[in-house]
Amino acid sequence: MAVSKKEVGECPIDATLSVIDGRWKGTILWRLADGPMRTAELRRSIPDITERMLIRHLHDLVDAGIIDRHDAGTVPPCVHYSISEYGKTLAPVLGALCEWGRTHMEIQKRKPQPRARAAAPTRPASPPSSAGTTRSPRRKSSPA
Amino acid sequence: MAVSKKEVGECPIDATLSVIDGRWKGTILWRLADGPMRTAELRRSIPDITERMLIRHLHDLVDAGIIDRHDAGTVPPCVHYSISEYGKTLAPVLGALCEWGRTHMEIQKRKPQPRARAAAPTRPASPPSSAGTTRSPRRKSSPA
DNA sequence: CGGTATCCTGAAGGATACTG
DNA sequence: CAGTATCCTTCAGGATACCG
Repeated sequence: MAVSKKEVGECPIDATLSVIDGRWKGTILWRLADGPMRTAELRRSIPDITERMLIRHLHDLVDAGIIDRHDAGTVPPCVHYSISEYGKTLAPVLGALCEWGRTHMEIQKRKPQPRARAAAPTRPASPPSSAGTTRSPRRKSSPA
Repeated sequence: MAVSKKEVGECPIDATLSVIDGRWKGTILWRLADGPMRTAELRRSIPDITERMLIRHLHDLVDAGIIDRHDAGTVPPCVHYSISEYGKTLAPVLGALCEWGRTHMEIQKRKPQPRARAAAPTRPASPPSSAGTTRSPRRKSSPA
């Protein structure tokens, strides 16, 4: 984590970043923004994530109060995660983050040229409603 | 960096995060929001940062086009850094980040570490909306 | 299915010395 | 003063195996 919580002192920006910072937190929040999802569903929608990382970040967010964990408590475990009421206060933040990302994604990925602006066609970057519509949920097993 | 640029695929949130993520980027942007500052000035305003980290993140931001570097080119080096025009498009993002941070700072800080804190001096968190207007932070630098 | 417990690696971050 | 070059430490993240 780039901005550890314990070191966050004065800067409010870092304070917020420390909460949503993490390799997958942004993505998780992004997917969850569409509505509650269960663990496997989430995992399948994020091909490159591992069980450990999913649970880890999920737990972090739950711990921060950003998302809620709904456990059915049945024999075949069925857990749903959703943005909590508190987490919804992050909406403006995530919205701004998402908006800027949509607009400047290509620019940032191509070449940091402070010359391009207003060149991004309005593209729906909303999290897909159906998590199952993603491609093969086969985790890539890269050999050493 | 939690979210490396190379790995950012679809999530716009991560795309934005990859740009402002870094131990000190948030703080640097926050300070710079008040207006241009020179290197030493910046470093003095951020006690815990090292030369290397300052320059490193500064360069990252310059490279991303977020901030501009103004080199006087004099014998005793005099370099100023400031939010670039392009970087100003981040204002809504930084504003939201800052706003949420100011509001939920204490809450977030007591989650992981239930440490009693009586004194919480509210920092003059200047909104990055006006980069170059406000210029009166409690800095202790003495511009020679 | 959902979640843990280990072990390992890499890269971000930090300390220091040096240069123009 | 601004910036660079090394070296070192830390720890977030990833791979696997296993449990309830």
